[in-house]
This record gives sequence, C-alpha cells and structure tokens, in this order.
Amino acid sequence: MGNHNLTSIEQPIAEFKVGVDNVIFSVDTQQNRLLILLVKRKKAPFANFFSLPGTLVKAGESLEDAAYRILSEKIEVDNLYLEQLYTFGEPGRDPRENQDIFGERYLSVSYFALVRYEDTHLITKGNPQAVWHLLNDSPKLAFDHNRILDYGYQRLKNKLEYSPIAFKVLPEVFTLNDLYQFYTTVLGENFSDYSNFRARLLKLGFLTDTGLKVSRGAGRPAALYRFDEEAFAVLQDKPLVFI
Amino acid sequence: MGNHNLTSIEQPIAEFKVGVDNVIFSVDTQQNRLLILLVKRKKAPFANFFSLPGTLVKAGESLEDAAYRILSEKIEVDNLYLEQLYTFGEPGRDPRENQDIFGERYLSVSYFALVRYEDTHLITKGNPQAVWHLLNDSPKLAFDHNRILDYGYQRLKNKLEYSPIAFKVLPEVFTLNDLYQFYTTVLGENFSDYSNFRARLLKLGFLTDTGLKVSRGAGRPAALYRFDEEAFAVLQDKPLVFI
DNA sequence: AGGAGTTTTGGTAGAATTTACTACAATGAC
DNA sequence: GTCATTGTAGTAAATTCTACCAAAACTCCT
Repeated sequence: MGNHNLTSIEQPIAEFKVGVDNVIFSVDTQQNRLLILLVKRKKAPFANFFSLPGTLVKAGESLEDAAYRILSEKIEVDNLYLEQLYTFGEPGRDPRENQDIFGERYLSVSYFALVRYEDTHLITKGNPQAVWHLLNDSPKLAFDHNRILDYGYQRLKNKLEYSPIAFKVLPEVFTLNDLYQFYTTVLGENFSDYSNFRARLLKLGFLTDTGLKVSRGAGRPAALYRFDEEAFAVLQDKPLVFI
Repeated sequence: MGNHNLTSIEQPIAEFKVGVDNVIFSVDTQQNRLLILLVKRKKAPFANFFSLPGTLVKAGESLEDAAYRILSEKIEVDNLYLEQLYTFGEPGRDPRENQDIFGERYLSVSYFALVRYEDTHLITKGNPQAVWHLLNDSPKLAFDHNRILDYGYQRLKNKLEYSPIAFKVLPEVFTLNDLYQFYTTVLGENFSDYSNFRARLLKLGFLTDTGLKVSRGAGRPAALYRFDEEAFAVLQDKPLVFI
C-alpha cells in the first residue's frame, strides 16, 4: 500500500483554491509539427518560466467553463476537442501555499485539448501571451507542469488510437494522406505503413468518399473524404490504429 | 463547443472544500458476485440515502492520502489497487453550497479501488458503517454518486482489459479457472470462452506454473499459477483479453 | 473396484486479420 | 512522350481469433 500519511486525525478541513491548467495540443499539418501552447509567467512564483495556460476557478463557474475560458483568452478557435485529464493536489505542489498564513491549498484540475492549427489565431494582446512550442523541444516549466504535460501527451496518443478526435480538428474534407500525416506526427512513424493504414481505415467504413479530388503538386490527385459520425457510432472503443 | 458560461468576468475567485469519494469494488470469487462498498448517510443532505464512502480533505493531506484514509476507516484490507477517477465540480452539485452564505463550493475528486474480498473485514464500529452491495442491485445514491459509480464501473472494465489489476487482489497462487471466473463476474460471459482465454493468457507468458496442483471436488486437479511481474513488464498496454 | 460424471488441459480446422510487399494509375515537370 | 511523384488496389504469407473437440486426471457413486 505504500507509505501514506494516516496520522492527521486532528487536522482541520482544508480550504482550497482550485486552478485549471490546460494541456493544449495542435498539429501543424503543413510542417508535420506537434505543438503545445505555453505562456511565459510575469509574476512570482516561477517568474519568466513557461507554464501551461491556467486560471483560478471563479464563483459560479464550472471546471469545464474555466477550461474554455482560458482557451478563449489565449486563442481564437472554433474546432477543438477538450476533456478532463487529472487532478493534482499534494500539499506543497504550489509554492504559494507556504506563503499563505492561513494554510490554504492549491489544487490543479488539468484539462487536455486538441485544437485545429490552421485557422486558429493566437491572441496577442493581454498579459501573459501564449505561444506555440514544439513538444519535442519544450522547456522546463513552472510548478509541476512538466508532469502534467507528460500525462497529457500520453492521453493524446491514447485518444488518437481509440477515438476519432482527429476529425474534430482536421478540415471538413481531407485526403487519406492528410490523415496519415496527422497520425504520424503525433504517434511517430512506427505504427503502420501508409498502404495498410489506408486499407484499415477504409475497411472500418466511417470515411465516405466525397467524389472530389485534389492535386497538390506532382502526382496523382487524391480523393477527398469526409468523416461520417453516424457510421462511426457502431464501433465505439474499437482501436482505429495499432501503435 | 457547446454553451459555456463565458460571462463571469467580474466574479471573485471561489473558495472550495474538496471531498474525496471512493468507488470501491470487490469480487466475491466464491459466489461470483461483483460488489460495491456503500455507506448509509445519517445526516442531511440525503439522510438515509446510501452514498459512496467519502471524506473532506484535511490540511496537510494529499488527495490520495484522503482516499486511503476513507478505505482504512471502513475496511481492513491489505491487497488492493487504487487510482484517481475523475473530478466533479459543477456549481450546485452539492446542496450544501446553497445553504452556505459565503458561497463556498464543494469539489469531489473520485478514486477507484479494487480490493481483495476474501480476507477483507468491514469495520463495524463507527458511524456510518459500510456494507457491500451487489453492483447489479445498487440503490439510488446521494448527491451525483450514481454517475460516479457508473464512471467507476467503466474504468474497472477497461482496467481489467488492459492492466493486470486482477493479480493485485487474487491470491498469490491461483488456477486459470479462478482467473476466468474473476473476469466473467466483472465483464459478463461474452468476451471469450474458457479454452481460448486459457490459451491467450498462457501465450502472453506472464503466468508461471508453480508445479503445485489443487483439487476442489470432482474433476482433474488444476495447476496453480503465479503472476510474474517482470515478465509482464514488456507488454505494457497490450490488451489481455477482448471484450 | 469400476464406471459415470466432472473439470482441466491441449489441441485443431477454418475464418479473419495483420504485415510486408508489389503492381498499377494518374498526374506534373521537362 | 518520358520520367519522377503521388495515389490506389491488391496479394501472399504469417499470425491471430473463434468455435469446437478429445484426451487426461481426478472424485463420486454403487
């Protein structure tokens, strides 16, 4: 069972402030880059460190509302997927707890988001501003945010394997190669070759050919497909690809 | 994106009390029953309703510590698996919020636990006491606990499919039939037949034959196996069975 | 003791899927 | 037209899944 503190019998009930921190991913399909949204802190603690975009939950606001509020303060985006990730709350995880004479605690409920990169605009006014970072080249973050980021990346890979979240952020119509590039930039190139990826996805039967074709430079034009939500419904929780 | 409340610009930061609620499962392998631990509430709100065992987090106590504290107040158990489930925090989810003139919020961080049934003892002193309920026959619970319970059951099934949590609560040595019965009482009987279940588990290679045999009534004696953690390590996240 | 019943164990044939690879089609560039 | 490039279709071999079957090793009953 491990070493757990079971001795705090006479401790009072703790008072908490609750923060929401967002792990916001985006896939730049032009350059095959997996990006993460970070903000640079201006104030202590961890001044000048990068951190995940976060906020404290306000009165009357749900956790998910707070998560959407952070998003809308940093970026303009219409197409996204968002879900709760994990709640971090050990005593001492936030240095502000030590400075608070009332012994108040800080809890972090983290959310995971995947947003469309192409028609998303960073909001440049406001303070601090948010910037995209390469996930592979992300810096040491404030608080325990590196841990939250790692947790979020695991969730992203898992979700991509089992859920159709890619279609929330891909354009309305897309080629099978677009889809393959999306998967490879997130998962790495060792999960399937293109030909077998095509065959598998098409056999699953939730991609409908629009009849349209698109030519991008040299080579045969590619068919444009559309995600059919209704056709997907029947295969809930079946893996889409194998890593 | 749905309808989210983005208008609370001038709201103050909320103050929270944080509760931990445990979804505690147990498998009675003698009678093939899937059980859930519930307590009967003595006080308002929801007096005389059953609820998940829960507590408020104390000063200096981590969330996981609180989860273990609840467990140790209700049952004596040495063999268990525990992990965080989900955090519920919409305004108004706890009726106490309305009675509180300071507008304090109540957050519930839920934990999921699977405990060994056989050598677990319910603690009968204390108030309220905890009792095992059949999951299939669980009553209407206090607060939003039915939702948390459903969420926990989904997690249990998922974990059983992908993680070796069964071996945390099975005896040190067990027969393949023991294991099969465990899986069928949790997942239902439609995931695999016994012969194929055996073949699959043995081929995965993390069950080592102890050489011992056990005879339970009529029939050929069964070989006793042991879970080999080291041999399992290589196949992290591969499915163990198919539902 | 011996046969009947029961449970464990180790298969196998056929279907289905995965994997690695090849051939062909349709286009732009020259 | 020819070639490089990208998209598409397919196949053969290996592997896995599924639905069974039969022998082995015991207990129980008469």
